[in-house]
Amino acid sequence: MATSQKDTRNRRPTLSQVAKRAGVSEITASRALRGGGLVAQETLARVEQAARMLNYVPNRLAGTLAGGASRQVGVILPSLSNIVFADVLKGLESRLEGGGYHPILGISHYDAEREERLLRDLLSWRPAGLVLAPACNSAASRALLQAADLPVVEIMDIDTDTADMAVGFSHRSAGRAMAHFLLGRGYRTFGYVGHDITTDFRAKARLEGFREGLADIGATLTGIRIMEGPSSVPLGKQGLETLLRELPERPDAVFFSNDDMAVGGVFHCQTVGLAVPDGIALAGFNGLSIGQALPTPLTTIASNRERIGFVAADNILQRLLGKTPERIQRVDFKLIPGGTA
Amino acid sequence: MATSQKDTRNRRPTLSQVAKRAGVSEITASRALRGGGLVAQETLARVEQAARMLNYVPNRLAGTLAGGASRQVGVILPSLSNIVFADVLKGLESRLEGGGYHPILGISHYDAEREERLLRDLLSWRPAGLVLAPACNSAASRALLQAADLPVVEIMDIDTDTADMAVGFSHRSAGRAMAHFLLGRGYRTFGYVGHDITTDFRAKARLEGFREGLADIGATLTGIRIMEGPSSVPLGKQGLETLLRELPERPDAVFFSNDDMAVGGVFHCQTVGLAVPDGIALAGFNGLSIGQALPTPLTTIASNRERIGFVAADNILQRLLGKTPERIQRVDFKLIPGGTA
DNA sequence: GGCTGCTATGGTTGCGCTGTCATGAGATTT
DNA sequence: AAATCTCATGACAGCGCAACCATAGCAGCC
Repeated sequence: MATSQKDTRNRRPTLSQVAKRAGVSEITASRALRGGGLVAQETLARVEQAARMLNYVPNRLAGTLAGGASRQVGVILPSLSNIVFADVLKGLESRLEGGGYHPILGISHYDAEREERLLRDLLSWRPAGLVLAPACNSAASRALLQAADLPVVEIMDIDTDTADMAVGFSHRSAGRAMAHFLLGRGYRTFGYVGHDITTDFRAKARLEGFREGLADIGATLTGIRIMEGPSSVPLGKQGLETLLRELPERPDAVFFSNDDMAVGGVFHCQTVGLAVPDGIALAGFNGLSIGQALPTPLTTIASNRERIGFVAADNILQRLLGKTPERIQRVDFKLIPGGTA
Repeated sequence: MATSQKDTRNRRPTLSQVAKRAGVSEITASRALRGGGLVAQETLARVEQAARMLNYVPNRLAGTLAGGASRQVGVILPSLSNIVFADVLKGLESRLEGGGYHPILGISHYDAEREERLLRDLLSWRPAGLVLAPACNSAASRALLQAADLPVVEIMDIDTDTADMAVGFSHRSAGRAMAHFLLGRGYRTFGYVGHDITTDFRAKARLEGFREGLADIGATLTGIRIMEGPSSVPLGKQGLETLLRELPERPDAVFFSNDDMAVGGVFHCQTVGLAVPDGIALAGFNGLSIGQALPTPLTTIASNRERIGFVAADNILQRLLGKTPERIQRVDFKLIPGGTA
């Protein structure tokens, strides 16, 4: 084992081998390959050729340890089951890649303990920055971040306290906005179908905002149905079915925690022959493409998830260049009227 | 800049500081924190307390460089726009996390050049293993992998040549299977709606298999519509619409490159009042939950993407433990009859 | 009583690279 | 012609940690 490891390592060409082959010192080879200038054209060519011939791949562990800046950015997301975070990750990756950085990923599953462990793990790689969609906010995590002293962007929500930077929008306001919209359309009794709220505190914030928005004119939320598990089309279908079965009276409109849940609701109505929005109005959240492709486009609130990821990564890179982007950057939601409410 | 970096680093507690505080040598502290045994109970406790008090986070760059095994696994996927790869990543992460490993991610965008650069970049972090959904197979990439000499798993398809290990199924066979199923149902003329095929060679393999399957009994593919961009519900809707407009005669059945495309097809039929499957039969691929939640469940081929990711990660970990898993591991597809064909 | 074997600990070295300072050769200035 | 400046290169040290080998103490054994 030990020997095999050693053998493996020995087989990988090092900078020193490249240098020897090019007939220069290590440091010159290093400079040549990093391209900072300050190396003669001819030397540069020799070193590059030597590197190519040896199939040299620099060892960034050593490079970073020796004082270079790490080019990894730690990313902690609560879930990948929700397409929302895949979108965020996509935006993140695209910006990081452009700067020559790579995300190193951890999934917290909305679990505080796991989140803290991930934080430790990722910090142990000495990343240049950190992007997190916090699932919770333990004191220990705060302490770690404080001690680590690197650029940190918290994404998705901007309502909670921010340690360093934040990118996103207020989920509470989004919930309110939908309440006001539905009230404006004349609906007066409301239901809510959501996925697991004990874990997804942003969905919870939306629900609270929705409640507050209704309360503004004294309207009521007559039924709430929280399903277990991550949001999905089948779960929304099942959720609406259950909600309607349980309620003595059908609400005018139902707000869903996510568009895929809402699409499930639409499917349920199709299945039982309930007209939308005349029999019941449905509204979702996130502006997923599936909702907009329905024969009747879904009424929803669009969030720009990919852009949130992109901006978050950009903030990290800005800071690494010595600039100081806005502490809180709004990437706001937008209500899409659609046709289901 | 240079000084600020140095300052930053100096502020982070090192193993030596922990050791000093615990009154032991560095190496003893190291052993204590890594938990290999061989340290007296009382010493262990002292070291652990010292680490806790200093908020010590080990520097794995140094650890790995000094001979420890890296606990990062490079992952290259072609896209995150397709939910399929988010699922794969989810499976990957869950297995890696269980073993104390972390994925470091690159997205190739189905681009050979970018894939090769990513490969270099990820290898420069000296990962313990590599998982790739190859978008292409350049000679240069092969050479890099060969030279790197680490466990590599290629995922999704098992038809192409494998450098080291492979996990997935034959997309060609999947295409064939759907052809045979549809023929068995009595359909005789066929259309195909797909997303960009020049880039997604697995979708292309499915189409080819589908063609071959039809040819087995002399049936024909009367119309093909390839859309630009990643697969999505709106794109499928638009695709079917275009296909039907272009064709002089409506085919009996249409095969889609992906379930979200097929759901778009279903929506199109709903919109124009075309009965499914009596007016036209529709079939998808991947077994996404959205298709199964439709009032009439989609006829499709289910792929177990999360499991593919999980098994791929498991293979890497197995190999790191010195075991030798099967070179080619099948995580097979399964035809789901549904109700749309 | 000398031998082995075991546990707990430490000293030294080196992983591969880059920061810092030093050097030498040639070009430019005064 | 001496002083200065630029450019290209090199020597050396050290990043933080773990592998390797050594040592000391103590029990058990014939």
